[in-house]
Amino acid sequence: MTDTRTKTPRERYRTQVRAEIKEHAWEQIAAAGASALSLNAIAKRMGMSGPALYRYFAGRDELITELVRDAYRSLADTFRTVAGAGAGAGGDLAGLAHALRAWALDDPQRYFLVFGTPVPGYHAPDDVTEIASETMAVILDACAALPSDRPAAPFDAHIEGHREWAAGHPAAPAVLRRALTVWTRLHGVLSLELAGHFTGMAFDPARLYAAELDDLLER
Amino acid sequence: MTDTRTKTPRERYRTQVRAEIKEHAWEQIAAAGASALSLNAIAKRMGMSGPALYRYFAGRDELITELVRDAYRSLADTFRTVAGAGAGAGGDLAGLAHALRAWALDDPQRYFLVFGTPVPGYHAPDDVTEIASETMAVILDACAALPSDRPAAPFDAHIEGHREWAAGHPAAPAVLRRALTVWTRLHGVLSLELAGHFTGMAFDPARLYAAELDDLLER
DNA sequence: TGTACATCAGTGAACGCGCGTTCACTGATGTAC
DNA sequence: TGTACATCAGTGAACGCGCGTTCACTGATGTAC
Repeated sequence: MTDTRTKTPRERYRTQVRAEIKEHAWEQIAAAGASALSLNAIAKRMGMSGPALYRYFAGRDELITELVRDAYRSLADTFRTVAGAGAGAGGDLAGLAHALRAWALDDPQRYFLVFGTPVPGYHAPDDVTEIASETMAVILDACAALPSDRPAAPFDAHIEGHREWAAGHPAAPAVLRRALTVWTRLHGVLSLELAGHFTGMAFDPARLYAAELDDLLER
Repeated sequence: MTDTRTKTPRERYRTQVRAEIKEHAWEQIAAAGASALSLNAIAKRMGMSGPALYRYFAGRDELITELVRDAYRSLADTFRTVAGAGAGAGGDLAGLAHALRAWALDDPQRYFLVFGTPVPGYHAPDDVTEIASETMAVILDACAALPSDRPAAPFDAHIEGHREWAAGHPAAPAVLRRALTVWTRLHGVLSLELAGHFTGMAFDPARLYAAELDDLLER
């Protein structure tokens, strides 16, 4: 990493082409899913020959890793922006939930890349778990700000003993539980909606999502 | 369909080989996911040449269709068996929930084939929605048997106007809502667990699942 | 029971395809004196 | 400012692979008289 602080034109060009490759990769993923990602196909669409991409990525795996990282990063940034706006109390959690849904609908395949069926031969790099815990921290904050008149559940005792994932967040067990259920319940509705499991049923998924959010806010 | 009622030896052999092909297909899916399913690879494992499989399936798509159908069928059968045992009231729903989890853990890729990220180029046949609504009917029955002291939600009015998916089941809106949340909440926990999103966190997913079930039973 | 015929499972060769990846090379862009 | 050199983006050919699928064919199994 010989960093000369000021970017040379070549460096500028490199990062630009890298970004363009990733854009085409996202388009391809949006069209046919992550398992259909092909370096040659991307190169063809960019009007380049296949091997040219190896100047920018060591191989297919590194490209996917980069995309996964970007997806997590994007969600974490979205969350931090919403949390930074600071509506306070229930407003925060509601804002996060709506931001999550908007983020998911904006690019369903990106959502699936992060939260969906694992990509067959691929294993995520370590640092994404760090970014993931960033998003969890934001949810924890929002949950901690809510009035906690929930009745204690048997699960509270268990989660109290396994709170390492909260990364030192000083939250009561009931808050940890609420944060987890926020995650699983919103994901439950979202993933089924994005996978098309509600298409046969005529109701509006947004309203079911809102109903689940209400339930999470009220108790 | 010239049906001679009694099975000829050839018919017997055909159905047996078909079943064996499907078994190998499931093994392959369990190992690398549905998008990696390959007819040639199956043939090789069976000690046959690739084209031989075309005696039994018109092509890759027909095989996948058959597997999807079998998966739905299997879940519907599991549900009906549990419901048939008839524990009554909350016991039914609890039994269904545990059966669902066992069914999912038994073969995660089968669960993903049904409820996970849609297989890229593939579109499910029509009759699976029928089988899917069979499983929903069982859930609806179990929910209808529960005491319904839940407060009305805004969503109830909406779902009342879109109850076609319940296939004529005479359930109150609150029951329809409960059935939907049973589905989405259990799926929320299960899919994240199967995708490995809890592995970093030390808590026991089974307990979170149980906690969600308790919440669904209590109100 | 025995023979002639029809059915059908399975083979091997072949087609065209796209994939990831390597390699030696060309030509343009930037750098040093 | 001008020239010699180094850097590096991109090409085209090639490798080996596995895929789905077709086709003409062989050989075994079942059927009809």
